[in-house]
Amino acid sequence: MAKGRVIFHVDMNSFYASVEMAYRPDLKGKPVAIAGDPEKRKGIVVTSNYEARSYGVKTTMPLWQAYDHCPQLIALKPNFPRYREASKQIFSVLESITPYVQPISIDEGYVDVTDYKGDLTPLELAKWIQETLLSELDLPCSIGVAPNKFLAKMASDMQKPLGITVLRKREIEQKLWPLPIEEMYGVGRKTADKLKQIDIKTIGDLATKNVLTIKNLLGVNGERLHMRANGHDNREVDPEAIHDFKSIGNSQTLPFDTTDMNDIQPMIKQLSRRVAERMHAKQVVAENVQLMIRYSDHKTITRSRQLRDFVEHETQLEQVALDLFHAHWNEDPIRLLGVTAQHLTHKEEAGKQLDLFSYEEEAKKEPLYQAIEQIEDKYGKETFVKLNSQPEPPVRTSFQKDFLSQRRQQ
DNA sequence: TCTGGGGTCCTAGGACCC
DNA sequence: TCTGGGGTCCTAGGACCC
Repeated sequence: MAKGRVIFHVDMNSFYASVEMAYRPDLKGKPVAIAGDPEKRKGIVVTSNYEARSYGVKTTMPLWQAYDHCPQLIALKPNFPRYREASKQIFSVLESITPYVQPISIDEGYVDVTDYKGDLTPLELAKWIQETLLSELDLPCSIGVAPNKFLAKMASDMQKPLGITVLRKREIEQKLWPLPIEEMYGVGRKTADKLKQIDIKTIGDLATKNVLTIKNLLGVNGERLHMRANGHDNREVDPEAIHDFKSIGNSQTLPFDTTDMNDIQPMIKQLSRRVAERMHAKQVVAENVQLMIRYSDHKTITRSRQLRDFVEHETQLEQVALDLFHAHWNEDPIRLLGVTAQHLTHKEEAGKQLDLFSYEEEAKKEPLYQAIEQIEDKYGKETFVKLNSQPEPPVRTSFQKDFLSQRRQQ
């Protein structure tokens, strides 16, 4: 039986708007929204404070519509460097308690306080975090306290702003199950629609339904949701998870829909440059490049290419992206373009692999190696084992196996 | 309502190998 | 010979989250 854990989910309240209000106290009490530039067709509300929300302003609402609800709305463009700095301060407060902190995004994270050795109870500790972030940084948060990540996440949502909610296993029937199914983390609109068709309207309906019914409907994700609705989630708080990112991409909506290569090519170049800069900052190289095209009707396609070599420079990314573009563009007007680097490897690691590769390339030229290869090709690769009557086959590193299987494919 | 930009994970079919 | 089954890689798209 695993030891019970105590997990916090710390979720900043209307984060971008709160940071702006911390910088400009004169904004307090007024309706504030952070939104893109309406001149550039990016005018949607990213976050708004609670004053703005009380007028009906919502996230993803076009800005013009937000003004309809609230004419005196103060709309600000996002200042990401400022939010990143605030985020750093927040996480350093959390890390002052324990190293078991997992940032999930710029404004939320998990903390595993199971092994916390201080004098405070978990509830007191949560209060200390909330009070410290508010007094030191002027930033409000909600905290969920629970035996696992899922329950902590659901708990932090239950009281906003400035809430602290404890959700114990024995309380889920009373506190979690009555919630509408669309409020469950991991259930979006599509999944909610499917679940409602089999009469599942609350998290409790999901939890008590036969798991096979759910699995038939939603696959493995259904199984997982069913587990979570019953309060089971054994994912660990992993402080390192933030470092092994899988892709780096940039995309941008054009100022107007276009079919003109004089607009398209510079945009692809610019996106490639930004991606290359971010790759350089993180010291990674990529083996796969993806191009995204969104047409004026919002239909979006992605096309990617797996490469034989690592790429890292703007021109390399641009070349592949342009190739993909020419191969797949249907000549309809384009609204948005995106370039993403995937299958990333740290440069050091890639360097080692390249060294090993050239070593193997050299080895291939050796007469003995060639003779062995020829015999293996002719009689199969087990030949030498049999001939030598060795008790164990020769040990090959996984790299060598990959290398040899690649050779066979060529 | 006419929808930004950053991501992750999962699915599913085809190619190819054993 | 037209035929089983498992596994991996590649590609494209979908769902979801902040």
